[in-house]
Amino acid sequence: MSEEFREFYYHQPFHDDDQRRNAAATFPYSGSHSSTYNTGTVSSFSDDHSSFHNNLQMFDPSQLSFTEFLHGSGDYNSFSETFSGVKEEQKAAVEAVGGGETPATPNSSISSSSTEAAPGDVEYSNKGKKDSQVKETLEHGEDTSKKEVKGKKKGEKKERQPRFAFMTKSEVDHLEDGYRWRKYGQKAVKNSPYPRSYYRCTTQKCPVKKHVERSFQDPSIVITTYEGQHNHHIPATLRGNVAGMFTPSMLNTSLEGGAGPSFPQELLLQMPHLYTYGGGGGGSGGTVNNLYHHQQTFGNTTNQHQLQQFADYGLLQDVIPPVFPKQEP
DNA sequence: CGAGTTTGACCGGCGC
DNA sequence: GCGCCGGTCAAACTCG
Repeated sequence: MSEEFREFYYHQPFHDDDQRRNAAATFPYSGSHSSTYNTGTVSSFSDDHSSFHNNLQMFDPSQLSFTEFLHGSGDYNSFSETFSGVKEEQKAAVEAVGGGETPATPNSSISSSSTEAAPGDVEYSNKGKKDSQVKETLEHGEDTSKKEVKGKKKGEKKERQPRFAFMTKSEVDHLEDGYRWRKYGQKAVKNSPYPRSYYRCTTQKCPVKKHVERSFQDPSIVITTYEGQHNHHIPATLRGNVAGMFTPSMLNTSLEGGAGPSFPQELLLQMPHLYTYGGGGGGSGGTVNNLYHHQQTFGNTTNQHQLQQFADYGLLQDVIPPVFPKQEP
């Protein structure tokens, strides 16, 4: 376990259903990368982060695996840099992102934010469009939707979707999660030799975006940030290639109407999905050992129930107890 | 030929 | 006001 993870925090054992549901959004994540790599776990936070703030505690490397996450619409870049253990002032900046809700205890210096969360309210703008291009579209009377968007956005503050970030140890940058993504940009990341890639869900009208970058402190770690929530199910074509898909419905029996009012569904809809490595047409089973992380991260009875829940759905039937990498003291 | 990627330009927000 | 930076656009390109 590298030094950087000492800055991580995680949930305490659950005390109520909300916490439990949030943890239910925790998901093992397996990508199309080498199965020898362990993928990470994620602890999820609802937008009601005041509650989870109260349940944060100092990361204990002996208990956690290597992945933690942050949820919110705050400055995830700051968070990722902070998580890379870069600068003290940057850490402070991340603390600030949490607003006044951040407990004063030294054990909870990192927090998330969701100050601008507005699920389901997504707009695309043409702010990046060249002036000449905008002019052209105006002259030709086309692209009215974008015009409207632009006009609408004029004077309106752009609203951010809730974000959900997590770190995954993987060789590949873009982890498969069951959805189809189209890359729409790439930018160099400040203080990092690794670029950040921007992806958008290719399903029509789906507002979800994700950003993927690699930790420059530990290049084996990929930081993925989801923004928005899918308004559709996983593409059927992908379902077919994905064995043992870990779907939201497995955690929350009804996507359409069964969700409680207090959230989890929101994040569940954003969840990447566990699957065994299929490798674009014919792979065999693969990494499921991240479930072990799951267990390790939430080593308490409630999460044992979660594991049992997975098992109930047959997700663990192929799980081979992993040889978990010995963590450094 | 359609879908996805690359890449330079551009925009808005923000700090100074 | 200016410069920096994150985020987005879209033409050009690649790939299957």
